[in-house]
Amino acid sequence: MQWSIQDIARLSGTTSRTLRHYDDIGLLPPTSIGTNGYRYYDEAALTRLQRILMLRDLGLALPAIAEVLAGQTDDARALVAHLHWLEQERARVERQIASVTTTIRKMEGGEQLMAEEMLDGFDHTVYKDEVEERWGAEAYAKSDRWWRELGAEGQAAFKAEEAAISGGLAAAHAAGTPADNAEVQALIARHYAWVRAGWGGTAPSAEAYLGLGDMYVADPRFAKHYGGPDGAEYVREAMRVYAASELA
Amino acid sequence: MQWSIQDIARLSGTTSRTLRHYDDIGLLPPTSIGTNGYRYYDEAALTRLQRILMLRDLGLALPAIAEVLAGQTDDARALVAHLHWLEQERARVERQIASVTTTIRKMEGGEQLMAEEMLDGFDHTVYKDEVEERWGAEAYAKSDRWWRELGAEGQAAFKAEEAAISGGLAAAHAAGTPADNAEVQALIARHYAWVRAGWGGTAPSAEAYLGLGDMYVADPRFAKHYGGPDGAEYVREAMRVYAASELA
DNA sequence: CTAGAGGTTGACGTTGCGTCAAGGTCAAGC
DNA sequence: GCTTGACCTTGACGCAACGTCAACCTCTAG
Repeated sequence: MQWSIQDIARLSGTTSRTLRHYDDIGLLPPTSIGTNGYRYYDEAALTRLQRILMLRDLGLALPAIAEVLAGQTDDARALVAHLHWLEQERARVERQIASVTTTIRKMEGGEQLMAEEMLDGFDHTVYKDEVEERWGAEAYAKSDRWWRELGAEGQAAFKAEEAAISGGLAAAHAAGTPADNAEVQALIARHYAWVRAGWGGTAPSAEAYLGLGDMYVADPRFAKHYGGPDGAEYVREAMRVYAASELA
Repeated sequence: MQWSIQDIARLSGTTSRTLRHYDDIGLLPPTSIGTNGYRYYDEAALTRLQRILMLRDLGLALPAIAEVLAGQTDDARALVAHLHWLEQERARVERQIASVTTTIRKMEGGEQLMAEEMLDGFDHTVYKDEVEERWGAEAYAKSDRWWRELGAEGQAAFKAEEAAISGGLAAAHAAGTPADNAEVQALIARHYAWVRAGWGGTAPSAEAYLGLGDMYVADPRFAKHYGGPDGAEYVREAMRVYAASELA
């Protein structure tokens, strides 16, 4: 069985340009090339491509992937090395966050700005009453327990994930990106996963998820967090699209 | 008061290439340009440069810095925006760390490997953390690229050279040869050349080289490699002598 | 036969400079 | 006046991993 470049691009969820690039750098030459110059790939190539994409998604650089595929480097060893690099990256980013935060704090008006734009909306105990009212005291207790067990690092990651999502949504909204845009929906997918994590792993039903969207619009604290009423409505709309297509 | 490009490069701790680049992109045009085409800068330019470098160190992109300096964007607001971006970065890195860790754990032997933390004193990735911590992730990336480009043969030669040097030093230490002995110093000269090669040809300064010696003593992995704490101290002492006489 | 979908090979853009290359300028010593 | 060496200039490539035209050929269905 042979496939054209577009075929495997679709099968593997990448683009033909990427495949051409991989051919150029010798990472994935096509199985055969027609007299017309067309690239054709077989199952073996597809398998190889899938390994490449998996490693790429883990963040490995293409030359490192090439080594692993060539058998020069052991998979596990390459990943452990990569893990070290990632940890260094995290440390670097965290150091920068610390210095930027310090700098902002030292500037007049900076503290104010920071507080307005990001810090509130984040003490999870603020939501205690709403959670209990909507989903019961038991639900809150469970969520609270889960939160404490996360540990400082897990909590930071959880907050950071939310910051990333809402930041991305705010940018999309500002850019006028439609709510059903693929990237926006990818952010919503992350948001859904984030909410589910906050629910202790229980997947929210479409109804519950939509209710959350309504709350974002209705509650000024949430609305503000998503960049005002407009932003919150935008997020709700994106959540609606997601629920309709993914949670039906 | 006017300074040449090299002068302010030194005064501000950057390079003339960077200054030319800032001129090219209009971020920092020189105060005046001589009939010979030379760039000259005054105190105002120096001040502006220092603000640029401060913001750059906080991680802001050059166009963002340009906006701040042009007064188009408020400093605090730009930093808050940058903080958002940094948090997204952290979230991204944390997600990758999570998936890489999971992947390693699912592989046979992976867990083991991770636990061992790569004790083999000769996988060059062992040096990764030290390199990144002391000289930055970029320095490591460069070194890593160089390493891969060496090819299997070059890598073997590199390892062999190190083995020869450390073997020779261990023997000298065991024999009670003083650290300032000529043969020992010849070995250190080879060691220095070896380090420089690992640096992609950049000659380490006396300070950097001495820091490396300290690291050998402080880090048990290195110490072990040089035959325990005593051996590492011996090597450091020999490096000190070398630095004093050759790198002064 | 024609339209439209899909294929090809360039080649530029992205980020912030490092690193040659080829060649002019300037101050100092002979 | 000449040489030397330090310093200056303007290009231009390199890096990571493709996205995005551009210009042009090929295949397939109606």
